[in-house]
Amino acid sequence: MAEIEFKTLREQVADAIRMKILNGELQPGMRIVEQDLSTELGVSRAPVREALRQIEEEGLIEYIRNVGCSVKRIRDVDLYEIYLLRATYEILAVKLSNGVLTQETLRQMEAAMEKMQSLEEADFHASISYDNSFHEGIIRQVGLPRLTKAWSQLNSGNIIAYYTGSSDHAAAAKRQYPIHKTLYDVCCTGTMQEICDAIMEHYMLTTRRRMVEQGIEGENFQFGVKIRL
Amino acid sequence: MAEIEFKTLREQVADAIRMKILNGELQPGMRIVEQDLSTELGVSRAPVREALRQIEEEGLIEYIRNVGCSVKRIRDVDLYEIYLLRATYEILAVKLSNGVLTQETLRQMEAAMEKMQSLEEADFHASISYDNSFHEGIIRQVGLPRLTKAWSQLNSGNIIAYYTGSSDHAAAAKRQYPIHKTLYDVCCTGTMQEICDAIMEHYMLTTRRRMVEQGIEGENFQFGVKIRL
DNA sequence: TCATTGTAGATTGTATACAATCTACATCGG
DNA sequence: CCGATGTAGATTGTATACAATCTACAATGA
Repeated sequence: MAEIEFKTLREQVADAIRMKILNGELQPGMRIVEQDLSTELGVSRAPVREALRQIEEEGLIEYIRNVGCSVKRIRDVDLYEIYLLRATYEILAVKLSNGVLTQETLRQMEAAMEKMQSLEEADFHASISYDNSFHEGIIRQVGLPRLTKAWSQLNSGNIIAYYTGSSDHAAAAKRQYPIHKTLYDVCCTGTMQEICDAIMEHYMLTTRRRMVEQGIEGENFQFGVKIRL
Repeated sequence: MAEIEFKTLREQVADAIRMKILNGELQPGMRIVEQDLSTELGVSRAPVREALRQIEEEGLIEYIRNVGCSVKRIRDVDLYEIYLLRATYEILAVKLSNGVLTQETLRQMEAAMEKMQSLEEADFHASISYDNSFHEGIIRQVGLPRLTKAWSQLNSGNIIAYYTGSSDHAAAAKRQYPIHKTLYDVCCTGTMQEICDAIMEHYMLTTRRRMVEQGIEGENFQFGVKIRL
């Protein structure tokens, strides 16, 4: 019998707020008033406050005492940092695995890629979800809870970055499959170092493309081999 | 005029709880009851709850819904993970700095070392504080907020690990200076790769010693060169 | 005119009260 | 004797009410 997953109001409210940010209903820089949220969602302020504090920890919103909170703006430097850290975590995971991905991990990657292929439209939620699933395998494989948590905490920021950064979501969705196929192939056949380099390359290419889209040259950032871990 | 730092009750309560855990007043595995804390500290349950949730995020305590929360136990594998991640963050920082530590960073290290030298007794708080100060410089130097935050979040766990793991605090305090002096010298004169290796060595030696103290061989963990980043 | 100060409204911070849920133990039935 | 079930107490989850603080703007005076 499948476990029924009860969620506290706090968790449900947190999900709702994340969804609002994702939908663009709450845009970067926008103020969030606890009372407004609680009346809208039909709950009291207590669970709303707790949910907001949790989301603050995730880095999506920002509190100023006695003033209120607002949705954080994600800038180019944030995108760079998020992807740099994600790459670092995944490279660490590869090293800890001696460069060997388990069959289960590879299958998870394949499943994610398959879904990416059928991703014709700019289905934003799905695109992010498949991307996460693809990368999560290697982290989960290592089984270190703090590593997993640290990696997961970047998800929220990744979502906002994805949403606010790119203008052409359809094109981004189209790119998902080939980009990940390249990385997957290296994971199957490459040496440990090759896999690690491919991971960093994967993230830094995306970062660089996003910056070019926004007309930023990004000369101030260090890409690729220089920060080969 | 120096800014007066006001703290909300939530922050003050959080500090108090951390201190209780550090003092050993709240020992690993022990139950924490919100009402007890609030009466003892003379505040209502609201700020206590928020403080506990924050500390839960830091990984010091654990909540079970409708049951309560308890102080997390730190095991050998936790210690390994904490130090592995700290090393990873610091190595990333070194790479991002092209292996060059600023004068300010080096001075911060020197200041911390000087204090370590005068650390005759097993002054536990001070020992941790100086250690943090020594290592923080290189992280702060890079100026990436998420990296800084991720590194900081390991502090709490580090403290508990330090406290509960070692039996002979005086000996541990005595070791602080020579261990860090070795690392400092490499930071001054070594190449980027040498510094990175020294950092990993620094943490892994401590991890291994702790495990030997506890009679654990730690064959299941990977040390040093194997996970050279 | 411009800086300062005071006041009103809004919003968060905190306290209190009640509801839902879990744990432990006693009771009951086989 | 052992397992199932129900009940009481304790604890967290949630709602509501009040206090403290901040922002914005108007009023005041030089």
